[in-house]
Amino acid sequence: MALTKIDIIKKSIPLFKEKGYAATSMADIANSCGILKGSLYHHFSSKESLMEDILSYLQKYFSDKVFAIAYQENLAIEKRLERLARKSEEQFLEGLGGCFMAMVGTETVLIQPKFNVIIREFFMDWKKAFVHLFAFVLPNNEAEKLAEKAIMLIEGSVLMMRIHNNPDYLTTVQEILIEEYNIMIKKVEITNP
Amino acid sequence: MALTKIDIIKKSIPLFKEKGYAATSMADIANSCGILKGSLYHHFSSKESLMEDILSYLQKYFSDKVFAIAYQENLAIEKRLERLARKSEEQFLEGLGGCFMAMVGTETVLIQPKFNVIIREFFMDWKKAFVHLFAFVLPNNEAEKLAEKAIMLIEGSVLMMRIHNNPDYLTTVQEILIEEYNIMIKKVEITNP
Amino acid sequence: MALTKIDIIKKSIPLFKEKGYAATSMADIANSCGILKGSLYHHFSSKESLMEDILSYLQKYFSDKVFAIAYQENLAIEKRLERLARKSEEQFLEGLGGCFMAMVGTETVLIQPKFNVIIREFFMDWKKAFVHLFAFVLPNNEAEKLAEKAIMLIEGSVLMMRIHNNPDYLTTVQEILIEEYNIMIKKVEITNP
Amino acid sequence: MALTKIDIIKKSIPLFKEKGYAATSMADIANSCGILKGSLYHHFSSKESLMEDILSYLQKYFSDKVFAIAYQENLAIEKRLERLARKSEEQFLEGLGGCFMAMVGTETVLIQPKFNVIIREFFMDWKKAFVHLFAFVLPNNEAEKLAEKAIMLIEGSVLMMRIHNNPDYLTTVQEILIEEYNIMIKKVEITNP
DNA sequence: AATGAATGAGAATTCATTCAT
DNA sequence: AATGAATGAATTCTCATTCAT
Repeated sequence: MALTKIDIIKKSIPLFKEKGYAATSMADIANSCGILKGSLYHHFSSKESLMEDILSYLQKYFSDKVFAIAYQENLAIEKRLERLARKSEEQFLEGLGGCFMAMVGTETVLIQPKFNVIIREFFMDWKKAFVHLFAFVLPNNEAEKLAEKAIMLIEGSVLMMRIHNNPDYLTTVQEILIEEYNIMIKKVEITNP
Repeated sequence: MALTKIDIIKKSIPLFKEKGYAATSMADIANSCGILKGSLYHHFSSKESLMEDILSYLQKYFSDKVFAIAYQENLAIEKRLERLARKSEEQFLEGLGGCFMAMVGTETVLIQPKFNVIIREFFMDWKKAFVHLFAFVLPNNEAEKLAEKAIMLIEGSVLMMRIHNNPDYLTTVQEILIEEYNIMIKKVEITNP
Repeated sequence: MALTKIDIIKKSIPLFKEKGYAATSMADIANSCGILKGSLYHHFSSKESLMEDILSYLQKYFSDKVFAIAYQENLAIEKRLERLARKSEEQFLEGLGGCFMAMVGTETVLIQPKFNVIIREFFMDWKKAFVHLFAFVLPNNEAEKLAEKAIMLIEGSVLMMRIHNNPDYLTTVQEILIEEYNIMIKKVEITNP
Repeated sequence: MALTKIDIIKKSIPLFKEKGYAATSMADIANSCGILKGSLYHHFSSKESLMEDILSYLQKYFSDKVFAIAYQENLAIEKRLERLARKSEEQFLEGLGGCFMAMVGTETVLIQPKFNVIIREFFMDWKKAFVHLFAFVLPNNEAEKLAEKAIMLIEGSVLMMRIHNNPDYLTTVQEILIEEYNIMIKKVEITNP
């Protein structure tokens, strides 16, 4: 029954994702949690601190539950990329669709440097995960470049998905990435049998 | 002395680009124009209508001044892509960096359907311009796919640029696109001399 | 072509009658005259002075064109009351219905003493006209009482007409007044043949 | 200490009665309540909704405390009319004088249909109360006509009272009504002893 | 933990009015 | 006479935040 910090964080995410940081009010959040505006301040000292907690929560979630897949040695590497892709897709497709980190990051870079620290960590983790996988089939510097390119492509596709209200942009991009990765793996297997 | 609609539009763009639609106030804009809050309403009936005018202005600007380059028959096609890339880069690098259409679009899809109409037109024009160029070296369906991929990559790079405060993301992506295009052109020239 | 003071006054009357003094803006008036807000100040120094001119115009109109009927010696007295009633009815029925003087008077008594001077003059003229007619058939003090009662009844009926959106309230009251007057005339004729 | 909805409603009534709906600002009201402008919105979602609540409050007040007198079987019918008249007089004399329902109704018929619903209910209740009393001494259709006439006379007298800043208009009209009613009662008693 | 009333600053918008052209 | 740009104050309303209960 008792409403916890995590409950509020989870209820807030779709709201911020819908309208962005500035346009989402504490009243909106309280409303969606079924409590009063003032009661939110029992859990979070400010809107800013609520957002920091949300970002940290999501950063940890992605790090532990999504990007960690890249390092699961019990899984074949091609399986790892696929699962990682599916897991992130889930998050990016939720609601109208959109990447929370990218959205909040874009809106607040200039005003809330604290947010940006966490957001950059998210992107770094993502890149590292991709680099880890791509390094099996490519020299390190090329793996780095491909990782960045993959992230940019996915983020671009998430944007197009949101603006055109069409999830195909994201799913197509992910499939291409997975396919190309599988081709690279096969090539490597042939040359290093 | 006389402040025109266009003057206000031009002064507003960097403000909205900095903080987004919701967080930029009419007072901010008036301030930056050197007039009073209320005087803005002599030119625009509402914040919403100001943003509509800005989006239309930018849409027209890109259509006439940037994407039009793709159709300039006096230019070699490889030159066209390069110039188009440089021209859009200019816009995306201005200020903190960011694509106005993508930012406003992401923030307001759900709330302001009117904005989205113009924003989608912008992306359609961009795609058409790319398709026109890519069709010289690729079959039509592949040209379409590449055009979308290019836009997504560029938008993704603009996002990374904004979040990491580093223009290299964008410039690198653009160079790669140009380079790859030039390679395709050469291949075509060899097979169709 | 040239827009005169009287033109503006005539165009303003229905606007003020619709929404009252405070809620009718100079922009509304300018708009309905086909000119710009600022141009109104060429004709009237302020909204207040415009209203004063309107009230004076109406006061004079009623005095000269409506209440004057009571003194037209070429007309039978019963004809005079009927015509006076019909003429005022015209004004009270216009648009949604309502007595301009009563409406503006009620709304502004406390704030605009200048208005009230003219409005009271209107009611005095009205009363005098009725007294003049009723004095033919009643002793003076009773004529005075009946005049006031008639005005109150008519104003009350105009209010009910406006609130219930039904002109019958006014027309019925007027008919009763005319009828009762005619009965009084006949009685007097019988006793003073 | 705690300021309730009813407190605010009661404090607002004289303000709106003084200047009307449009000219009375939320700041005026907050001021007179000793709170800040914004705090009003904790109790009422808008000026419109505040007015709706005021109108409902008054409608209920008149229905329960004033018009209900007409149905108090423990009172003689002539006493009922007198008390009803005195009770409504109290309200109409308060402040500068004026009938809240008539004033707000006149000013807002065209703009706020919601208000009008409640205002019409007020007038219907009033009429019913009068009809109930008059039906003791008159056939039903005549009782109806007299009820409407009484209301129009009273409203007209309240208007004259306001404009001439003289309560005699109202008190005189009420006395005449009461007197005429008493005469009717006596006539009926004589014929039906 | 939660309420509900209040704060104070600031949001968008309106309005009567002014004035150079 | 009219325009159109601007003013400055006021208006309705929102918001993050506080705090006694």
